[in-house]
Amino acid sequence: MRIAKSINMLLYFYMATKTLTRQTKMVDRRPARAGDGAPDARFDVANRVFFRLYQASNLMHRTGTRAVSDHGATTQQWAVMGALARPGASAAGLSVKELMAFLCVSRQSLTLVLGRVEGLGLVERARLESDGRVRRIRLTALGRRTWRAMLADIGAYYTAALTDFSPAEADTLFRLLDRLTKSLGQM
Amino acid sequence: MRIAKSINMLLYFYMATKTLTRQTKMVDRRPARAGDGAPDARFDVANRVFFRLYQASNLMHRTGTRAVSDHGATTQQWAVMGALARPGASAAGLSVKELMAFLCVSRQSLTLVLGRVEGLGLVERARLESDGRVRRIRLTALGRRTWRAMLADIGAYYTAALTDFSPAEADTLFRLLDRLTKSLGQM
DNA sequence: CGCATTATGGCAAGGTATTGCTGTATCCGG
DNA sequence: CCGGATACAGCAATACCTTGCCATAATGCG
Repeated sequence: MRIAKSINMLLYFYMATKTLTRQTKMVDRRPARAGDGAPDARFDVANRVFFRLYQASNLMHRTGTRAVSDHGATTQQWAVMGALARPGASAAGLSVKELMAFLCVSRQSLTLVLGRVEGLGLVERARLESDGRVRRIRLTALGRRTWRAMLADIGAYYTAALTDFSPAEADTLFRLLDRLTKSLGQM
Repeated sequence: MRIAKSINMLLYFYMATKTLTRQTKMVDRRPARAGDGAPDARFDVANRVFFRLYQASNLMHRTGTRAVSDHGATTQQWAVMGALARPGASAAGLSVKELMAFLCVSRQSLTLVLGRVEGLGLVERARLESDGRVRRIRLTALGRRTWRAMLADIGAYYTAALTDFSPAEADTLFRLLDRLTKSLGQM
């Protein structure tokens, strides 16, 4: 059964990848058998979803970092600063653990990014008085100013990236990505 | 005008990030004003789209690499091997330039991954006879066997990740991500 | 034919993702 | 009170993302 499944999968991957070859050229084309519910078609579509996620993420970091490069920031620093700029976070700050959960990154990855933005004077890390293990991360005054200055470039980037999307489409994309994030977060 | 736009944006970012704070807890909640077409609501939704893209990508790499870890592979190696296993690519191989375009990664990033999988004996790199600058990248026999063995784990991963998605939803997600990838690829 | 320009791929440097492990702080039960 | 278990954050190692730059190969024009 497992062997038959693998062979079956391989056969349909053959057909899927043939379609993917065409997708490489960014030709707008419907998948051959969308919505028929057969397990093999599901593999096919899933493969495309995850491959596009990979591609889109690579391009987001490349283009997004360019968009905020005048501020000397990267997309990851943008995400950290955005999280800290929220009104619920700006006064009390956030712990490393809270930021990790919010950004879906590992502690060590976050520690590196925080080290960088702290070095740039954009955030401060202070030991919490009530618990000596915890670090409270907050934007500095420079960080807040930098963040505000970044918002115009961020807005321009969003406009350019989603120029062909209707509001309903952008909302659908958000909602589907939200559900995917939840699902992956539980695996 | 630009200043007014920035202040306007900041005000609505305030409201958006308040919603994002709730989203952190993965509570399923509709955006407050989806679809009304106002520029500030667009910033709001765009912000969520890109943040979810960031989160989903982080989790995909984390969970996906675990899914293929028995084969000693990472998600990026999976993507490279998948590209090379396609029938259009398997005999003649692909050049570095073709792989770069397909995966939406930089040459240097790809060179690193290729170096790794070549070291594992999964791919071979040969100079093309007709053009001495070009490298032809192909799966080895071991690479092909490893790829086939990986497909069962890949299928199981897809099933787990998209278990709550209908075929139509998965297809919609693919199509929207496809359009986003195209858009970002042109920026 | 020769030279300037363009194309291809890889080294170098820097930033960010993961897991494994460790030191310090806190909590809870005996 | 004390010790074992748990929580928090950061160092170490590895893998992958970017841009800048360079050596070699190929092309096109005068």
